[in-house]
Amino acid sequence: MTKDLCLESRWKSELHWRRTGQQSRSEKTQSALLDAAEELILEKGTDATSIADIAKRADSSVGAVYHHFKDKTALYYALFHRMTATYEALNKQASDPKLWEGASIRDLCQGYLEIVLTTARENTAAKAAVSAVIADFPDLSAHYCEIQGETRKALLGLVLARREEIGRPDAEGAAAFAIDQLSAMVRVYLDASMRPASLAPLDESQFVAQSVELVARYLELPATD
Amino acid sequence: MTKDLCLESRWKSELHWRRTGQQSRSEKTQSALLDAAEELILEKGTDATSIADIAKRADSSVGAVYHHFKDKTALYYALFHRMTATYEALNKQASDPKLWEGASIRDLCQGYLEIVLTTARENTAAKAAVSAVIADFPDLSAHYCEIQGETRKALLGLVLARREEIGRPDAEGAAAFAIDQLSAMVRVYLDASMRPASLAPLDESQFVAQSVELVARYLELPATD
DNA sequence: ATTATCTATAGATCTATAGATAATGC
DNA sequence: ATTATCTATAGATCTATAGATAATGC
Repeated sequence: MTKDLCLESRWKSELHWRRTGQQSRSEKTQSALLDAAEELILEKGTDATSIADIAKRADSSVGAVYHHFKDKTALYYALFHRMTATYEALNKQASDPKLWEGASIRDLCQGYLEIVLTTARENTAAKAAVSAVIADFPDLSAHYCEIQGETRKALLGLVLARREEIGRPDAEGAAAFAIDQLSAMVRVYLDASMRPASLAPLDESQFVAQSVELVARYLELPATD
Repeated sequence: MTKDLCLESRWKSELHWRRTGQQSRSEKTQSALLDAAEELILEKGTDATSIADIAKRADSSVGAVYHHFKDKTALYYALFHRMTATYEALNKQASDPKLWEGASIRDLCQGYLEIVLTTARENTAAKAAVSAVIADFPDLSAHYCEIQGETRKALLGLVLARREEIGRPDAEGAAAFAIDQLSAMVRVYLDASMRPASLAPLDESQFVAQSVELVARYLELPATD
C-alpha cells in the first residue's frame, strides 16, 4: 500500500506539463478560442457549436476566429493538433528508460495506468473534444491511433527489456497482447459515461491494482510478497 | 480446435435476428429512411448529413421524412431505438440459462465474445450511427450503457451459477471485474479504427482464445486439457 | 506600418411547413 | 376517405468575407 503511493509520487510527479505562461495577445486569443471550442464541443457536440458561439464564449469575435483559422475545419484540426502535441510530448518523457530504472513489469504497468488516468482526468474537455472531432474527420483518426500505438510500443519495449520476469511461453506475443488489453481496459474505464453501468465499480487505485494483477497472472510474473 | 468450432456453431447459430419480411408501404419507407440515415451518418457524420440527403438516399422526399418523424431529433431517436431494440431482443435470447446448459465459464466467455463480435460485424453501420447519435444526445447514452450493463449482468449471473470453477477468493468481485474487462477488450477490438495500431494484430479466433485465457488465469479456472 | 480585432452582412445551407397529388384500404 | 408521398418555399441558421477600428512593435 505504502509502496504504491511511493511509486505513484516517484514516477508520476515529473510528468506534468504546463501551459506556457508568457503569451502574446495574439497567442492568448488563439488559445482562448481553442479553449472555448473545446468546452462547447464537450457541452453540445460539434453539430450545435457555431463559430459565433465559440467567439462569444472566448470573449472574442467572429472576425478574430477567421483571422486565426482559415475555416471551421482548420479550427478543428488545430484543436486536434494541440491535444496530440501535448500527448506526444508526454509520451516521449514517459518512455525514457532512465525514468524506469529498477522498475518491475508490474511497476511499468501500474505507472502506465496511472499516467493515462491522471492526464485524462486533467484534460477531460480536450479528450472529449478530440473524440468528437475525430468522429467528423476520419482521416485524423489514423494519426491518433498511431500516437496511442506508439505509447504502447514504448511500453512494450520497456517490458521486453525485463522479459526474464515473464513465465509464459512466447513472451513477446503475450506481452503485446497484454498491453493491448491493458490499454483497452483503461480506455473504457475512462469513458465516464460507461462507468455507472459497470458490474464492479472500482475507484482508481482498485482498478489499477486489479488490472495489474490481471496482466501479471496472464504473463506469469513473479508474485509480490 | 475442433471443439471451439463446435461450440461456435452450437451456441451462436440460433441467435440470428432477421428483419421482418412483410412490411406495408409505409413501414418500408420508414425503414428505408432509417437505413439511409445510418449509411450517411457512417459515411459523413451527423453534421454533414441533412434531411434532404437522407430523403434522396432513400429514394424518398423531404416531405416523407416529416410525415414519419416530427423533426430531425425524432429521426435520430428512432434510429437509436431500432438499434437498441434489436440488441435487447438478442440479449434476452442469449441470456437464457437453458441455452448454456453444460457450458463451462470458459465456454460462456467464449460464447459472449463470439456473439458480440458476430452481431457487431453484421451491424457495422447501425453501431457506428448509434455512436454518432449518442455523441450528440448524451441523454441517450445512459440508456445505452444500461443495456450493455444488462448483458454483462446476465453473463455474471450465468458465471456465478458455476462459481465452483473459480479458484480465486472473492469469486463475485473477481468475476464482475473480469467480465467488465472482457467487455472493454472486445469493445476496443471492434473499434475498427483502433485495430491497425495494435501491437499484436490478431484475427478473431485468436483474439477470442487469448481473451478467454486471460480471464481464465485471473479467475483461476481449471486448465483445459 | 503591421498585425489583430471588431461590426455588419452577403450568400449558402438546412429545417420544417403548406398545399397539391398519388396510393391504399374499407 | 384516409393515409402516404411529392414539390416548392418561407424562415432561420450559419459560414465566411469586406471594410472599418484598435492595438502592437520597430
